Amino acid sequence: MNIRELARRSGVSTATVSRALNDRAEVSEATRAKIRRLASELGYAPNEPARTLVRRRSDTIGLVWDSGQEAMGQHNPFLLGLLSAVRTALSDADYHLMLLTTPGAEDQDGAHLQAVQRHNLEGVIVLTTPPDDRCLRVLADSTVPCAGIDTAFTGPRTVRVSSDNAAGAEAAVQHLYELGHRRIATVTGPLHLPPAAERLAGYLRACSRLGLSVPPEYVTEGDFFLASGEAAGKRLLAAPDRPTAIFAAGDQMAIGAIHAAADAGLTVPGDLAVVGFDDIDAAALVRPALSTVAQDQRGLGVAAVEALRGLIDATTVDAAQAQPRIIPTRLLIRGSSRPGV
Amino acid sequence: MNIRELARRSGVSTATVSRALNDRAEVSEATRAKIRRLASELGYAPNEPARTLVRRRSDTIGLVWDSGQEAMGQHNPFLLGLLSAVRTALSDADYHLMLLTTPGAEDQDGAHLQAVQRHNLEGVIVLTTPPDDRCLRVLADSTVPCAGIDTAFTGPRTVRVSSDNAAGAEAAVQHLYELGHRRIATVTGPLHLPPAAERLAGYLRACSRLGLSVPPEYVTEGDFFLASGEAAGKRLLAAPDRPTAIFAAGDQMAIGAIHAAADAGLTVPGDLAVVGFDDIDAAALVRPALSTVAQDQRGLGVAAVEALRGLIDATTVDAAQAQPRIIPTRLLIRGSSRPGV
DNA sequence: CCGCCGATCGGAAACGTTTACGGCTATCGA
DNA sequence: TCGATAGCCGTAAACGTTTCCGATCGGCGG
Repeated sequence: MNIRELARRSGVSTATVSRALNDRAEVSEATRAKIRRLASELGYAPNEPARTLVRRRSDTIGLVWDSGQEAMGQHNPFLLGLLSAVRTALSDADYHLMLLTTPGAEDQDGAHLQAVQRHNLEGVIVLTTPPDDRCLRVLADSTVPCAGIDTAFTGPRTVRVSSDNAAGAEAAVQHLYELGHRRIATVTGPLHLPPAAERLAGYLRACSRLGLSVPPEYVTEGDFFLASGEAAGKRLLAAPDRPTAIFAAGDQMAIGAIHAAADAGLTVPGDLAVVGFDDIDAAALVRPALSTVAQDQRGLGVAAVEALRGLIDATTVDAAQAQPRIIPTRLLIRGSSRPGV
Repeated sequence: MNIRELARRSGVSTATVSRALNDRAEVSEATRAKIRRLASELGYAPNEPARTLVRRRSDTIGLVWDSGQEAMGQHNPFLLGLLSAVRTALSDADYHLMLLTTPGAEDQDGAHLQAVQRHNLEGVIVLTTPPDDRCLRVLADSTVPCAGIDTAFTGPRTVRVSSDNAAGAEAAVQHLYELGHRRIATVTGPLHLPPAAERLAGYLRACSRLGLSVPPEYVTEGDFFLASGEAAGKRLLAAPDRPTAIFAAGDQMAIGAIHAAADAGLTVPGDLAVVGFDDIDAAALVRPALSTVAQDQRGLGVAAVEALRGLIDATTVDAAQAQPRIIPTRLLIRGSSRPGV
């Protein structure tokens, strides 16, 4: 069942059918209705490849996410949430979604760019991918519109969407301060990653604003994984002026710190309050439940799609679109910081 | 840069270029090499929509996953792992991947089938979607090849890929038996879901094989979430002949049972051993770390792709392909069952 | 020397859609 | 009454590939 067959049965030409189905004005309401009815009766579905071919646009955008961490068996915890958010936001905007696969080492670096050309993709959304991905560099350097969530790469038509990491960290410290804590330490992520650096900056800003002293040993660089948080916690809790609270830049590290406290015979949140970042699934499952700074996955997804549409529609590179979109976070207070919860 | 331009620069016809790039035999090695070189020099990438149009096949398969649980803020824990596995398995088989979006309620039920026709998709992989999805029923009833992972739906060209839930459960009980436990209870998932029913069957089979008695109160139906496991644990541990071990059909419920033990003043695994199912991220983060039956995500993905290819290539519906592919599981022994780990 | 054959290539017709262009009818103002 | 105009529609040319038919050209056996 193609458009010619449908045209024949409707008693009109293919041009009219096309116009009717695409809501063009030059068709009378009567014939439009008849064509519509016949189309759904016959189960006609327009052939997208053919449309793409002649229209030179596919209404499709590509999606890339990190595969580096997967190789280590470690998934970024909220990737799935982002994925869902992006998916629904894109389908709300009437876009189709194609998954791009990061090639193996033997393949060439231009794989993503090639895929964009081959499929006439109109843009790409990149999820939490390390900025040193060479395959991604090629893409970002091209004129393909790109929106990166929780990742930092720059290029001629690129926009970054990210949580307000600094404000989130600041809110966490503020929360601990209001609970009476004055000795607040932090465990950061790898500081070459922008989110980790921003969370540290927020922590430092809050401390300075609140007049808290930050001895150098209160800042430990971790790697976002459990063990680094546990090690940092162990060291911090063994020190003479041990902190009464720890802000960890990732939930896994926060849970590690709680383990360290338990090993040291300390209770949480009584002897040590802990706040994490990200609100991974496990945060609600551990005991005590982990207070944490939750990212607005849906908001991130919607903003990314919106920003990408801006890039696509913009004929000239507007300076206003080049600057990053910052999405607010939300502090979830649970048992690891507030007693009796 | 299209094939005509490339042909002009190579001094051959478009037909020859097409043959060269598609590894057809009727081209001399010399011209093939020249065309190849020129193509990569000029950055030529064939236009997939045009190829799809004329070849009547897109080398693309669709991917559907459940959106029901997401609405509740609950993600299926290993969906992401499956996604990655399917993605790499498909790209290894030189397929492209398109994400299908489950439509909102106002949309029609044929959305998935329509998407398949529109994009010329050659098959669909369905991930952990409830079998009562109407949109999916339409798809399964059509002649579109479908492979469902961890879900059960039947249709004319459908194959199911699933973990060996029964054997996994059996191994868990066996493990507990070997540790000396004789009173082993279980918390199941919703029994109308095949995986939950199969895990219960495996539990029952192991108990009967090992000569363990299963009083009716030892079997509790949960909902895979934390609270149901905690409630079941609380009830079981308050009973006079309380079990010394619990096999939970899901990790969240297993963690809930551990919480119940802690509330009852019991130690894990000393007073109560617990084994879960799925190996979600949190299983390695809680304390004690959760023993669990891990699913082979990569294996599931590879098997699904393989089965789907079989369905696609098969001209006639082969009976051998209709029966489900069962992927073995792996028992991970951690601190919640074995002391001193 | 002739016909045949294999290897290699080109011409041109599809594939299903959109859209520029033009044609027809009816209405309307002058 | 006539030209202009608006509304509606059809014809046909693209879009970039693949592939069916031939065509050409050596080589080779008879």
